[in-house]
Amino acid sequence: MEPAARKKQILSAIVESYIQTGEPVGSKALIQEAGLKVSSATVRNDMADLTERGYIVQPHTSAGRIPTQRGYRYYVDNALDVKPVTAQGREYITDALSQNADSPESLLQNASNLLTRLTDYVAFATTPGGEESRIRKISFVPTGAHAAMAVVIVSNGIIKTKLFRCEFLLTPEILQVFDKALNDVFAGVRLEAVNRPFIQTAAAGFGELSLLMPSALIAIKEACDLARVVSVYHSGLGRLIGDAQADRILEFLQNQHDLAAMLERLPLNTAATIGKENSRVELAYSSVVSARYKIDGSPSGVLAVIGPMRMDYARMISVLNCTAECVSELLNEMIDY
Amino acid sequence: MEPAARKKQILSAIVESYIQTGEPVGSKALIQEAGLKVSSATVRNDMADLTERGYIVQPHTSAGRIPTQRGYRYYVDNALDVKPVTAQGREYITDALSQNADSPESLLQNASNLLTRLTDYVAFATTPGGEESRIRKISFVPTGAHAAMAVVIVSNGIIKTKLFRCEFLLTPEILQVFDKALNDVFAGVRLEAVNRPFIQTAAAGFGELSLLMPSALIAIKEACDLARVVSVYHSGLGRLIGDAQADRILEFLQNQHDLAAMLERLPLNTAATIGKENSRVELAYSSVVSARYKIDGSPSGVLAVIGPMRMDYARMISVLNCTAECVSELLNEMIDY
DNA sequence: AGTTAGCACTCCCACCCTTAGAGTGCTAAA
DNA sequence: TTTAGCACTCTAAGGGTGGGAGTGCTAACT
Repeated sequence: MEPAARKKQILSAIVESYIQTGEPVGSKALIQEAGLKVSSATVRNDMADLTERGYIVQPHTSAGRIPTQRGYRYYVDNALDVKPVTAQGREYITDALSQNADSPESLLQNASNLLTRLTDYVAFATTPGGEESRIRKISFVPTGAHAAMAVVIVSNGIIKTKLFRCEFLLTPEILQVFDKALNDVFAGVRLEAVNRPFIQTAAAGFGELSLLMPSALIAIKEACDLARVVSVYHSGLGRLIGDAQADRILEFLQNQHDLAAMLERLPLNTAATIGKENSRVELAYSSVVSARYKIDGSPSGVLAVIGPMRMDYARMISVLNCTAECVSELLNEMIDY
Repeated sequence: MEPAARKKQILSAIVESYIQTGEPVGSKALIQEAGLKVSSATVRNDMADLTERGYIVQPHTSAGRIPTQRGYRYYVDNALDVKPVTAQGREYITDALSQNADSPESLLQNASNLLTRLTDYVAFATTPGGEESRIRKISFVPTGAHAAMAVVIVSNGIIKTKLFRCEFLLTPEILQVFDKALNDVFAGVRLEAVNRPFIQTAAAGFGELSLLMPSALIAIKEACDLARVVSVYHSGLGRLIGDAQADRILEFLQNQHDLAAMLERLPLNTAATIGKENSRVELAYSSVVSARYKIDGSPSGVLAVIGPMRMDYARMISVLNCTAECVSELLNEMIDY
């Protein structure tokens, strides 16, 4: 065998063995596991070379080698044997996702829980981002004499509600007038377009009617803002314990805003983001495996799993891939009509 | 000084010192801190007695004493100096709670976040329980040709929505019929009463109309169920790290159902539940300080903080008390009309 | 050039032992 | 009932030791 090919084989074997056992891998053990036909000295020479080139390191002089971030990266890019999820597996996933899933939110919560169950790591699911989403319809529900709820229905299936109050008596008739007038203005508008100037221009167009509805307009704007914000559903936080950085990671994960920002920056395809490749220092020694579900064929919200760098990437990728596909199907069914 | 009184003083001093430093307290150190006018030998005798009676223990032979669960209990019941929150403090709390608080849910989320900030422990807030709550009103919002959203407005200020689908075309006219018919039946009914038999009886009363609305009725029932379930808002999970039982506690806290059950069982007044007094084994070495906010004057949802047994009970109790009062005020303002 | 056996070397880890210090319980006297 | 005195116990920290794993290097071999 070519020396170069053997080195690749050795690197893969080190990564795989370390992923499985968590123990540094020595030259002798390696020969057995990889079924190599060379002596341990040869393997040692190769390992020295791989160390020099930054793919593996020794925790200390007389220990075996463990992969570096670069080593994992090489392995994921070149040596990964991703087996697609079986038909039964896929059916199981679809079933689990469908349980009580009557809104995009609950579907995504299911996805997060399911991923934790399947992977034993912390899992996330974000709601579809708002970039391309438009307001489909606005409704009002009276909740009291001076209070009502604005309901904004978005094209991506998300529905957001927001309460508001007024000084004057909110009769059903007034709400009906609101309904008519506001749907004329807002229906079909992109969520992003609903900002302060837009609201003001809209109000100006209503003439004297506009005096009655500032709080309603603000409620609508806020509901649109909420619909654009990606909510994050996570589960399995308990699995983090034991990680050296657990407290910093947990603190980070509690911050919806930072977390959502990080998740949004993940690649559009199914991929592993390893160690310092992550945008957050908190994750410098963790890996994120992520996939996106699609709405109308284009990548939308994120499903992700956070675990140690030492994780079973092949399995993670196939599970996330399949889950994202199933979520896409169910979500599009939910929206289509 | 009476020996008995001195023993009480010694116990309190041990608890306070241990709460502050986390170090076992020895006889000599105790004399200084408590300003006692007796020798260390006397203190040792008293400590031996307190140990025998189960108020304090030695981690090992040659260490000082630390309080037992019983010791903390005595301290909390008899020696606690609870200073009410200052006027500025109260104002700060009210301000923090009011930020973007336009629904009971967001108010309670604020409360949870605030408590974490103020106490540095994991904090919880539950929505008002449904025992005494009644349906105030039901509305329908069309969301698609075959889908709509049922909105159930409850007397405690909670609003729950639930989507549903039908085979036939859901015109606004049909929804209006639903609205009228269903409000006649459901308005004023207690949430608990909305169970399967009730739904069936109701359906029977609608005659041929009932054929159109099974999915709507189920949606209403589910929304009522949701409104009864106490949602739990928590924050500050990161603070748990370092606790020996952290993983088990975290796992438990992720389970909304078990957590809600535990919180509901907490006392109706402001109180500390110490160690094994808790209904969950996971909390055998933690303490829960809890208070309830009031709706219409009667204790309703729970605010709580979980920390180590070694916590500053006096401060926790005053903070929780004040926060619960402020939540009560704001919540009742929110509902009243 | 690439491979191999042999070997000295390094370093970790688990173990034991020692020591200093803190705090105790007991005893006998005040 | 309180106190001084003292022997005793136990922990935590430090240091020394030996075994073991795994290495890198060298020199010989293909």
